Amino acid sequence: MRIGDVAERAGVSVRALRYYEEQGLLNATRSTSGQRHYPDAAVEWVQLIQQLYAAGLSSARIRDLLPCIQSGVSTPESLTLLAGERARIDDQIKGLIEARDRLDEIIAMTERASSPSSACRTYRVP
Amino acid sequence: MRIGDVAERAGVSVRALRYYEEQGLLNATRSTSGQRHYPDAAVEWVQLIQQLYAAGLSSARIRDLLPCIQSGVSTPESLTLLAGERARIDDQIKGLIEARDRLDEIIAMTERASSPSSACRTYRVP
DNA sequence: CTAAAACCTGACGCTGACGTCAGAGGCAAG
DNA sequence: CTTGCCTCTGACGTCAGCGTCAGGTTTTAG
Repeated sequence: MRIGDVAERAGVSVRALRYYEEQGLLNATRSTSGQRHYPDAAVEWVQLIQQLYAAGLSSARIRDLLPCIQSGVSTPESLTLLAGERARIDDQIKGLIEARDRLDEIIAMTERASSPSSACRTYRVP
Repeated sequence: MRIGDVAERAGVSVRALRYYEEQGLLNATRSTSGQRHYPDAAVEWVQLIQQLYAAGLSSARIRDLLPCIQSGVSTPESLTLLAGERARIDDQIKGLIEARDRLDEIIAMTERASSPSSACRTYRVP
């Protein structure tokens, strides 16, 4: 597969794929003229990268976890990294749930537009 | 309270507070010499701002929601905004849960370091 | 054969929530 | 009064994940 196909199937830009390669997250074989060629599995792999990005992992962190994910074998360090990220994501989820509840409160409050129950009602910003 | 106190109690930097003011999210009374003074409620308010930032809202979006939150009354537009952000946060939570499950798979896989079950095991990156 | 479409390598631009530095003024304690 | 900490404004710096443009080669469709 060529880069445009991978980009389309994975739902990312061509630029993004080149960036991933630059960051050492994605490799490609090159044709004699220098064009990148990818195996089918690259699409899934790119989607995993996207998912990890969306979960707040940096390129460097993903790169650190690469040997572990590829080999299927974890060193103590990689397990620490994995556990750390897992915990971070967990905290992030908790924070988001709190924020969502907060928005729900606000929605409920403004829909009723009466009973002064929630906080931050007394502080005015111009 | 002076700006340093608010910063410490809310767990943010002084710079951040000035930035919030710049963005129209936080106001302060000024002493004759120009120093900012905040009511106690500012601490809670700043923490709410932080929470909304962490949930992915931009300064502009928070500013848009300000009148609604302060007045406790929602216009149709603000309700649309609120519902939109709520939905976005919900999606984000779902994505994070998927990512967390993905990490759990990887952890489980590498801990066993045997049974080749998961995807992305065949794609190598240098 | 040729024109369009896709690909290549740089390299600069962008965005948002601050960090950081400079230079100057303000304020309670000893 | 002065020492040391706090605050002020203004302005540039940062960082990551790309977007975008330039200028050139390659592949593909007709």
